[in-house]
Amino acid sequence: MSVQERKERERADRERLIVATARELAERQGWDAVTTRRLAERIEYSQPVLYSHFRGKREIVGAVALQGAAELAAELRTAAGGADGPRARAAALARAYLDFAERNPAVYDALFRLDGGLAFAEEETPQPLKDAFAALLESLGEVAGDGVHPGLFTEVFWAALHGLATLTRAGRLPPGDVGRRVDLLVDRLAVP
Amino acid sequence: MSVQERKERERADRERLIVATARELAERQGWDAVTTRRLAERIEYSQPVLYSHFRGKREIVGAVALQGAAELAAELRTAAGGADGPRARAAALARAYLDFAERNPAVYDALFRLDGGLAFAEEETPQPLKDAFAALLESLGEVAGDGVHPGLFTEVFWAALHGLATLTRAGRLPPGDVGRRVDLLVDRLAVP
DNA sequence: CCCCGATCCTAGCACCGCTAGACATTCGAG
DNA sequence: CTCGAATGTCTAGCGGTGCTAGGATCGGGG
Repeated sequence: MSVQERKERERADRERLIVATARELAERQGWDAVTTRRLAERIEYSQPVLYSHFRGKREIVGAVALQGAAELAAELRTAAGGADGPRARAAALARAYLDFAERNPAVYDALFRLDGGLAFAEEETPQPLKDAFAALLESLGEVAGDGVHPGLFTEVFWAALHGLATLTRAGRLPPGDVGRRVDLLVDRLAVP
Repeated sequence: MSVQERKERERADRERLIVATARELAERQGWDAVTTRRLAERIEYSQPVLYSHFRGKREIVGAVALQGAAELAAELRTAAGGADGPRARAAALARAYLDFAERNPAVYDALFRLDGGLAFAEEETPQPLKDAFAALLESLGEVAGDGVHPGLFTEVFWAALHGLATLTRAGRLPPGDVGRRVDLLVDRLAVP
């Protein structure tokens, strides 16, 4: 059954190509530029091929989001691992998070702004998403403070980071001063 | 010149009708359902009439956003005015903000998630937007703490509220617990 | 070797934001 | 009162979107 295996392998390759192409196009020109026609042209197949891999455009967004979640989790853990002490870890985590959002705006949008058809904060939430949240929780739980539920604290801290990331990039907050904002945030939210 | 006055009045009325209809439609069925065709049909005019009032759809979103900004500012001031003490004011403000976002999701999106073609955090920022931020600043400046720039503090606090509002509504945070999250946020961020 | 099923593409649907140009209506000058 | 101009509105259409039905083509198994 080597023939069938080869076909499956080629199919998997093509699926990866679709996701990578969508991601690159989104990162270069924004998600609005990611149309099924353009995407099909880039991978050198016709449109219907996309629909043999994904139900529709939203699922492609979701695939990019999952890929991004894994990377985000890894970067967060790396940043946290290189810092000494709970507060320093929280600060490093915050900076790494905002850095990721700035360097990968399209992936960040796929994760947290667009609808990729993924379940969040539920039983069926895909593993990479759970893991990214877990990466936050690992470091932030240490600075939640006594009597404060670590999960709740992480949610609030995360929301603050998300707000900073989105408002800054949407031009709602003046650029610059990012460092001072995150310093203030960590200084106040994290328990000494 | 009474005739001309009447025409101008009717024109202004129609413009208000467009904005109100767009807002209602967006609030009922989401901004995706607000198409120029549907909007034109609802106001019982043809599509090109919309373009004699607004440059395009984005400007209609912007008009809804400005309307919403004025309402948000008013609600924030009302909430803050009914609380005693700086911390209580900050807490009331936070609750009012999240309440507004929950009760007017489409307006909130027009303000802070969609592109309405409005300038933010700049010289040319429309007055209602500046005023809404000022309403935040009035109450939050009191709890910024010594040596902390009130504007910077307000930006961070606002970002946290925005994060909570958007992540909750997008299903990224489990519903419920909103009260506990905002309690934690105010408790930590606001200086005693 | 030939047939048949899997695979892929062409062509098209209904909808989108937006606009050119025809049409009607109203206004103001003579 | 008449008639041309200006104003206002609509019909029709352009190029784009996500998505899909149905026919052509290709390659492996009998």
